[in-house]
Amino acid sequence: MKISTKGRYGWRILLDLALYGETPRLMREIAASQGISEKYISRLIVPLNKAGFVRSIRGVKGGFVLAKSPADITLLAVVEAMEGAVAVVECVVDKAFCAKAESCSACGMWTGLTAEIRQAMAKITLADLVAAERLKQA
Amino acid sequence: MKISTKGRYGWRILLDLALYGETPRLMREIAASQGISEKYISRLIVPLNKAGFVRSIRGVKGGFVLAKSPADITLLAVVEAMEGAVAVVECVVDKAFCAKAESCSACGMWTGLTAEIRQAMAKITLADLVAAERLKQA
DNA sequence: TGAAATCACTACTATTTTAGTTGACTTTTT
DNA sequence: AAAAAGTCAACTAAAATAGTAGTGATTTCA
Repeated sequence: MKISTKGRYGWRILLDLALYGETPRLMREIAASQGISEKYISRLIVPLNKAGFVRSIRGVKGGFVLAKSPADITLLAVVEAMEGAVAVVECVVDKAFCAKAESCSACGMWTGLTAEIRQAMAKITLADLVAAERLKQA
Repeated sequence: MKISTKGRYGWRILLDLALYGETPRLMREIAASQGISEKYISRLIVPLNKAGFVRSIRGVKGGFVLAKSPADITLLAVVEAMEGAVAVVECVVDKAFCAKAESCSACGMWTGLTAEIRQAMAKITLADLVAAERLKQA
């Protein structure tokens, strides 16, 4: 029931970009500011890019910028981009996983719980975290 | 963000006992009915016993019986008995894990989300699952 | 009273997932 | 064309998960 470091790092990378501003931010800078190796950042940022949370700019004055408003980036979307679908059991995602063996009476329960968790995670946006961070610094 | 097989098996073992009735049920029978090896059941049942969900009876006519009413057994309690505390990040459980490095602005968010998930899991009882199972069989 | 039935405990192994590194490659800017 | 920057694939290490094996302890009842 944990969010992996991949998910948490993705979230922190986006926070870093949100706090930084408009100009492209170097991977090297993100790495230094978050205490993660540059190489690892370069791998973590791929799914964030593919999911449309960040935009990469190549070349000498390149780097990364946030591609969406923080208010439109939810924890659910980021975690799912980094780790795959959020679900308490696999069969909620992939019906073939359980449906054939038996008509499982617990399935509805897992589906409902998964929906509640996803909803709670969808309510949390990067803007909330930015606000918390700004408040803390003041 | 998954519940492990240990958690799910624990839940299924309790369902099995709840459906079975009053007389002690053998590990062998639980194992056969749930499709889990007898040896593995014997390990899984230890935390259920320690947490007071089941009571063991040794000797010739022994076995296991449910020690609580299904309505008093929540999914949260069972999963926590099997896997340890439910939390989206470790630092919610063990403050030493993060508190010293930095006054983390995300901490409140993780704590709040964890509380929501735990609450959702605490609402689900074994009685609900028993009802679903009985409905299905009818 | 002792043998059969039954649960209790510890140590070990295999598999899978998570976490992270390395290094070669492509694109863009100046 | 050279320097700066991102892209990608293959590999390794560590940790967590899942499951097995074997021995020990307790209880019942013929």
